[in-house]
Amino acid sequence: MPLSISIPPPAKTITSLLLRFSKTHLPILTAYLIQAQIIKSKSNSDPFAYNVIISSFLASNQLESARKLFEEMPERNIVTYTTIVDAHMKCGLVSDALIYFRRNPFQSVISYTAVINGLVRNGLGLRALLLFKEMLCDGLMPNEITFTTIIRACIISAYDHVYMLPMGKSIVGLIVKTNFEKHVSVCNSLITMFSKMREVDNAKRVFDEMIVRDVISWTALLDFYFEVGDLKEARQVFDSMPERNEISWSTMIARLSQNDESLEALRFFYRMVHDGYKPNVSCFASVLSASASSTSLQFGSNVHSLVVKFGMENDNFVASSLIDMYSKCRKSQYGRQVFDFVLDKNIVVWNTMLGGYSFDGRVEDAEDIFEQMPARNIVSWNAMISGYDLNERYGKVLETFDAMLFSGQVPMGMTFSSVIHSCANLPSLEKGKNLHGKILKLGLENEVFVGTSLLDMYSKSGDVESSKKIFSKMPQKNEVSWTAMIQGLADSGCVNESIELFERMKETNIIPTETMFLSILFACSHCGLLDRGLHYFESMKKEYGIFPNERHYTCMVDLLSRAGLLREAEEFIGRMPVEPEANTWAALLSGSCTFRNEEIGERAAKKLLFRIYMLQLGDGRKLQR
DNA sequence: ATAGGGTTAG
Repeated sequence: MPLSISIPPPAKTITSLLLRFSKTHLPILTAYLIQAQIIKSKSNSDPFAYNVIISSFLASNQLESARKLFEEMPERNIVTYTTIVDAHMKCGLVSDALIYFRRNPFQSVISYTAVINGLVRNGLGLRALLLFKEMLCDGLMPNEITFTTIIRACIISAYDHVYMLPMGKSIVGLIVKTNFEKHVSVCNSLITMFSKMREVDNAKRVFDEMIVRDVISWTALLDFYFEVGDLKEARQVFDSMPERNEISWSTMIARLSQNDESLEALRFFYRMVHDGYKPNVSCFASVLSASASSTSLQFGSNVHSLVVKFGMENDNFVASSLIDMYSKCRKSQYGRQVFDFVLDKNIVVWNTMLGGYSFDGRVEDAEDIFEQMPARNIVSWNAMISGYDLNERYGKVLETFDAMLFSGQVPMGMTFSSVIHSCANLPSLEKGKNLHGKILKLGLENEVFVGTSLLDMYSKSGDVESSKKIFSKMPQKNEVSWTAMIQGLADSGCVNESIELFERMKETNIIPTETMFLSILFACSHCGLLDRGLHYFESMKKEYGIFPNERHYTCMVDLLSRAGLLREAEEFIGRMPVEPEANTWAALLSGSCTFRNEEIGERAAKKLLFRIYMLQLGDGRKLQR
């Protein structure tokens, strides 16, 4: 619809025209500009028409034009201020938004709600709560929208501040006092809040007491059951929901994928497509992540063809999920095809390809990507460094780390853990100590991965005392930290301490792993703790359901042989459900020598030689291929 | 009459 203006129309007509245009979503920015000129030339000071133009500018992402008009307009009203505050918040320009907010002489529930919501969206829950308090002090009554917003503020603050939980409670009190507990959207938000706070009874009670429920209430309940880990109930909710939307499906798929129910996630994804829904970007990301963790190339490439069918292969988010999936399936070359196809690659896509090549063992390709990428951030450097570390190129790790420092990029804890790991394997204690100093300077010593790699490095270079010091100072320890310390002690000959530490660990909520049992059995065999070793070996299966592998069996053979129980050791090998490794026979042979049992020794030696011969044959075949 | 703020997933 062309706009011809020969005679300037009256302001009222302009306004209605503008509104009609903005409703039909026509690209009429120029028209708006002409209108703006007309209004100005007529020296119209009514803010209304200006507000409409500002909104139109914002709808087409013209923040600068909106700002200019805001400053130029002769009069501003409360709507003008709220519009401009909200726009800045949506662009992440928090401090600008706050300046406009403070300039606003006429505050209302809406203007406060807008700024509070903006703060929440930008992750500033605490500041949002402070402004909410200010609003109450100004004597303004919150409404249902304010409450949904402020509940979100409590939720996002609860992640960092434990004391936010009572704040949530007092807001619930205010909601009840002001009779807003009957609003559907307020209840929906409350369900989410209680779910994140693990207040199972309250979350359920809010849902049960609702008189009217919408699809959001049901989706919130669905997510609540996933949040508390009740997958069965979650599925029941999904099946009995009176209505579902795209987000209900997304929730189901994302949550199943997170809970390692990859196949179920894929099933729901196909059901969703079959029911006629168009999966959005995050749906594809979840389902591809499920394909990646089940390393099912079949599923992954089926999803890929749906990506193509829905025309989403050019989306950066989807593309990086695809690249990641192919790399996890050890088909980074297919990931590369996806990569090459993306027209406007963002840094995440580049980093995913880099990490994908590293994971797939293609260091040279990773290097090429690293060289070619238009910009590097901390993730890129970390990916390259950990890629070298993963592929045992320890020298390159140190080289790249220096280049990183030279480029001015500040390393993170993650970076150090790769570099320290390389120092431990080179081994380069001098360099490692140097890095330890840097870590202390940057205040990164309290991170789990940093502490673990440091203690591992010290014990590997023979300084187990330093390892022990670091371990005892670590504020948080995970399974890997315990494994490293137990192993470090065992390998350094501090066998009893290693076993003691293992027992201490069992009192915490950490569950012993295969690797830990290996260290413990190794410790027992080297210390001649026959009964203990047998006890641990039995408890592996009985108490923890871990099936011993050939290396565990070797430790047991070693344990028996060192105790002189050669016949038992040989019988033990005969009962092994897995193929004995060369070391298994070597352990028996060594025991036979110690206790001068020629008969068993000869049999062990024959088996050992045969194993070695087979190994060489295997290697030979590998080399020919 | 027409312009401003919100809830469920990642």
